[in-house]
Amino acid sequence: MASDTDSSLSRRERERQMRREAMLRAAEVVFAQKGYTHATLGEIAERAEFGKGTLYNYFEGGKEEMLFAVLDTVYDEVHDLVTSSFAGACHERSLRTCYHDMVTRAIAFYQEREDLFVILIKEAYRMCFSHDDEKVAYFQRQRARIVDALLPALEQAVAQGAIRDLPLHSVAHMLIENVDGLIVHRAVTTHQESSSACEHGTILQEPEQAADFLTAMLFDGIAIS
Amino acid sequence: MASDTDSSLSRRERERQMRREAMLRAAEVVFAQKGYTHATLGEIAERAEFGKGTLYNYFEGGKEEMLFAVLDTVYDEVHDLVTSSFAGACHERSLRTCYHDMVTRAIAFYQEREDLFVILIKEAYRMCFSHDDEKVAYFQRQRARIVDALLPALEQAVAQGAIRDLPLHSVAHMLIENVDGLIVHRAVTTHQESSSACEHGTILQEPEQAADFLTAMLFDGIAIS
DNA sequence: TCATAAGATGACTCACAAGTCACATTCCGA
DNA sequence: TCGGAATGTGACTTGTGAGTCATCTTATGA
Repeated sequence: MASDTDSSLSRRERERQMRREAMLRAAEVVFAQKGYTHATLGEIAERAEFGKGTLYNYFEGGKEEMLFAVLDTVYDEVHDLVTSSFAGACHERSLRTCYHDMVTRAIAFYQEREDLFVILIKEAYRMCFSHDDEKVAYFQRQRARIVDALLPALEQAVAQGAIRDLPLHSVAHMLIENVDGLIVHRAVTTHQESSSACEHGTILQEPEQAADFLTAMLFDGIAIS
Repeated sequence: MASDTDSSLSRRERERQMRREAMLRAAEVVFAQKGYTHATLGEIAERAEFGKGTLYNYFEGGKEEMLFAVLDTVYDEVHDLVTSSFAGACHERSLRTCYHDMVTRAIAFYQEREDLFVILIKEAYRMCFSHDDEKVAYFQRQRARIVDALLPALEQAVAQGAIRDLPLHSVAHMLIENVDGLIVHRAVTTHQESSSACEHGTILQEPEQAADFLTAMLFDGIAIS
């Protein structure tokens, strides 16, 4: 994991690092609660128990710089999750098993760190369609990093004759995207329990079953062959 | 289509309707350009060639009421698209053909009405994770309407032994969601042409090929059976 | 102990945009 | 032609929050 206090630093620097991280933790919570646009530096400052001005000593770019710092950590965690799910394996473990594993862990990750994930999803979609090329590029880059982490495993599976010879980048993209989709779907349908048509979707509420379903759909398709 | 001028109205009322629609068209453009949060009523008013105050004579709820009015029309159009793709058919046309058709048309729709779609995607994700239950419910309802439009066709396909007996609500959800996903993916990768790793994804840039790919993935899966 | 640097602070400024309302304009029926 | 109803308008009010900076506090080491 990228951050965590580095012991090769002077006490001064370590303390500064700690304070920076405390601010980011506060920002995480506030961004998740209010959404980026309605989050205020004042509230982040208050939650972090610093003055508003102090935040600017740590994040010159203000709110926006804090957002990207938070997003960096989420993407790092997601990347780690994907990489480790497919790591080393694929000799002993099939691609299918690895994917199933990744989905299960992604759901667990979401449950643990809902706050972070919510920021990611909301802001990613907002920025992807913004007209600020730098931001669009940021998300393309992060997205590509994650999709690319899947490629070696896919290539190997093709070589082993385990999966069809499809355009792998597109396949990788779809595998990832459906995890997002599943999580969003679960989040939306869970959020309000009492709502009307609830019987349905329940299949996807148990993490294990959700992972089964997604894996089956993507590996076997819905058609009877 | 829901709106369009109704001829059973007095001229007065028809004119009012026209003005209302002109305002909504202006709002569409501004929302798409700036995003809901950064769009200002002033700019919408200017574009619609009305005074700011006048908008409040037509939309008491101000900006937010305008947003939902715009979203209603997008969802109506999407719903029509889904319904008509699967309509009547499924005796002569297989589910697979219908779905392929829907994907192709969805891509075309996006190309024609990018503005509308962008608003939908950005705001849907933002609001789904807001803590305003009414808004969450709105999106659940609209989403459900679209997913439900697929169900009869799926049920019939199961009855005919064309597709596996999977939880149909979840299948319907996935079929729809992947169209969204494809469109977002195409949008993001198109947006910036010159970008670095572009060779890849190109398969999905031709609408026909993108529809082929998505249909093949979801119906046949990636595994070799 | 004190001088200096490093860090923290929140009242203030400034820009911006939502929503209001008193007044202007246009329409229409008598 | 006239008067009142309907409609339009944008200057103004009000609220908000980002970012600044003069000032205060604390740490350091000479």
